[in-house]
Amino acid sequence: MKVRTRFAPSPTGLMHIGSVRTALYAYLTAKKSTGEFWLRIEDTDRKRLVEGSVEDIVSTLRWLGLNYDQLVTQSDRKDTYQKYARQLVDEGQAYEKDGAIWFKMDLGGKTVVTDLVGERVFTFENKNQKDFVVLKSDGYPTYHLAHVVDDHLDEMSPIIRAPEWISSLPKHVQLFEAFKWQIPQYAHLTMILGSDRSKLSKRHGAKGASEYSREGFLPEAILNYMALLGWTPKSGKEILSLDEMVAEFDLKDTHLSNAIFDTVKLEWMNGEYIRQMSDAELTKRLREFLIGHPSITLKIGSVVPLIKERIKKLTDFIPLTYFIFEEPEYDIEIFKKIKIEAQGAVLKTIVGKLESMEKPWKADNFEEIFRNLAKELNIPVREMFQLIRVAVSGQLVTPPLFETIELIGDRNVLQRIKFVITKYFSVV
RNA sequence: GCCGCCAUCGUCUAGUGGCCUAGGACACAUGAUUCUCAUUCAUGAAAUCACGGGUUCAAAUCCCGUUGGCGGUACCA
Repeated sequence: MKVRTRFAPSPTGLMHIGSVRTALYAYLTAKKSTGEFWLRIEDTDRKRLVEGSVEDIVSTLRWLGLNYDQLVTQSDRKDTYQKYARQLVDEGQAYEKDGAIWFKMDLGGKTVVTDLVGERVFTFENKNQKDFVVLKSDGYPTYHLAHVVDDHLDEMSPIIRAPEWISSLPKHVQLFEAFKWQIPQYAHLTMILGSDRSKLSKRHGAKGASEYSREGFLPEAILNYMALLGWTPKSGKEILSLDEMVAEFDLKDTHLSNAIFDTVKLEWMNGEYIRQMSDAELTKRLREFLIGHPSITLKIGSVVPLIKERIKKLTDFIPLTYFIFEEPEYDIEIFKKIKIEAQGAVLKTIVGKLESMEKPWKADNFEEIFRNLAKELNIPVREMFQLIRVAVSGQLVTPPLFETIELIGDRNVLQRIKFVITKYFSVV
């Protein structure tokens, strides 16, 4: 049987981070059996439309690499839904009331549907059902009619969707039967919850998927993390590419219980991807990411190897390295944390050593020189290095000192240390 | 309320009757490496498998009930 799946968001705001998983599972299911993956815009609720939503959904899917084979929009098919609603009325399976068309539910017997997720079986007593609207008085279909008509016409199966649709199953089954259409296979996913176990929302720090992009998360990491929130590959691998997921994915192995979204683990995974990336690739990503940022120059490439193991998100790059590109701010209090007496005099000695070094400076030479100097002055090596670090960067934490000094260059380094001496230690 | 689903370390999970005195990952703690931070490595703490009954020689695994959580109950999706 041909497999074709779709991701069907309604354009009522930014694409939610939780939807990434729904889209991903639909994509994986399709690609695993060399089927098609479509994007369908469910814009039948005209009142809730939010401008720019479609663009956000489209660009987010592109960013993630979840490429769809076809894009359809429900409002384009208004006539089709009306035709089928009409047909139901003509056949006596629906009726008009208050300008809307209502489907007549059969209240006898049960509805039994086997779901692809965990092969569980949903059973509903039809006596609990009631008639429902299929075509609203504004002429647009409700979700139920649109789902049945679209997924039949587009030959979608399986239907991969959020769990809130489970209780609508009797409606959908009876609609398919009313049209004498084959009922597709269904796969109802679980809910993704926030840390307090309520539905994941902005309150939990969960944002639109595109906002994660802006915060310096990598699409690979987002995809990988979301995939594991409800699915464990048979291989047990934790880090896997889209292609590897396609190879291993199976809706059968998808979980039955809700999962809590954990930003901390997402960040760990993002860092994992950053560390595994080649320097060239990371440089390229940072360049794209930092477009427009004032402190960024062509020097990024040489900084990347120094910070690769120190950042978890692309945004971390800026606070960690800004002092390389521009003059740092100094705070006299920081110097007090360094356990060296007469810091001004020591710094002066350091300047002397630096000035006598051959130019251009090479990182390799610094370590030996300053270790010896520390010994001469009877200062712990660690404190010596910290003093230089703070004098050059204004920070207690930086990328490796000597490589950083080399990057900043002799002129700037000497200028900074001299500035610190005159400003804070007044040694003339 | 009614209907439906779910229930293993804080979190993501492995586990489909014996291999489980429950394994891995994140986070956490300690130690090693180290110029800071990070990385890496080692070690540790962390789950009476929600609870109560069954079934069985044997249950985290099967059955029933309870409790809890979540979803649905719209001319929203």
